[in-house]
Amino acid sequence: MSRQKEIILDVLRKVRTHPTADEILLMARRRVPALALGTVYRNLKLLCDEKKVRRIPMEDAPDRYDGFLEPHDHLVCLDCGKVYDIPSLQTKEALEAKLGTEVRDYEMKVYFICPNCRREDKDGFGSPD
Amino acid sequence: MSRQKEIILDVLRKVRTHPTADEILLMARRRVPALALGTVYRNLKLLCDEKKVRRIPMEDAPDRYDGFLEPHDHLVCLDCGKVYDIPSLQTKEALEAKLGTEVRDYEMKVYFICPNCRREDKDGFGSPD
DNA sequence: CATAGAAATGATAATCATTCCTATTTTATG
DNA sequence: CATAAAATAGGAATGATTATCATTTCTATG
Repeated sequence: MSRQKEIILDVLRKVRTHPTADEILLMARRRVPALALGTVYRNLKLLCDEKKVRRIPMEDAPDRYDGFLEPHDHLVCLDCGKVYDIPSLQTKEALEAKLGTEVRDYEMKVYFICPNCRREDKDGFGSPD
Repeated sequence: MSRQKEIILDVLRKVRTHPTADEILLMARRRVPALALGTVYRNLKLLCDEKKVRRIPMEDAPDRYDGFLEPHDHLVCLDCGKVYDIPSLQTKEALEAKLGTEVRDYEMKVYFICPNCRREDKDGFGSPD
């Protein structure tokens, strides 16, 4: 494993959020200042293939990455885009039983307005960026 | 509703697949030859806002659109990309109960290898494009 | 019917996340 | 140390989707 790949994985494991490739770049550059965005993307893809990292594809925003591997789903705020972990609502086995086919993978995303954004909506002010 | 918007909706309602914007363009052009791709995208967005059409965001391919509105989830072949309808595995109400929050929307996608592609994999040949 | 204002269109340019390319650097190995 | 293989940095390319804008099409009204 190259130095940059190790650092990218380490960054993802230490953080409790679900950062984008750009955010990972910024964090990792504290340790490898010359790190390139392409390298981040390449290694994230490798790490996903090795099942050491999970990609969270976003519908209208850059994808997020997740270093937490226990099965879980995601709750996404439609307002601020923040991603929360929630316990898995299905198992692969249950899906296979219900569908009668082998299942390779599945993806569940629930959308809501997070408490912060709900509060802001009430008084009519958003947060300043 | 403009002529092109009506035709786009009609195309989506008549078809049993889950076409991309490009495919919708081709089908709709049989009736409006000068139709522009931008117009297709603009109207698809409007139709989604009006809840007359559902967008199926795809992870590594152009998004699909669905004119079938009964709640259902999607089963996607990792090989050929074909999208199948499956009965909903959750209800919004069940999710809200489980999560203890208001839920705006949710998205469930299950990945598998469809029977066709499984067969092709066996003999080691894919279909000729 | 004429027509003014509004809304939608077609064509094309712009955006932006992600991937690709390549010359260079790093790493592993005998 | 020499060398081949692998990975990198940096920048260009890709491709789906949006934005822009001049022109066309509706629509309502007198």
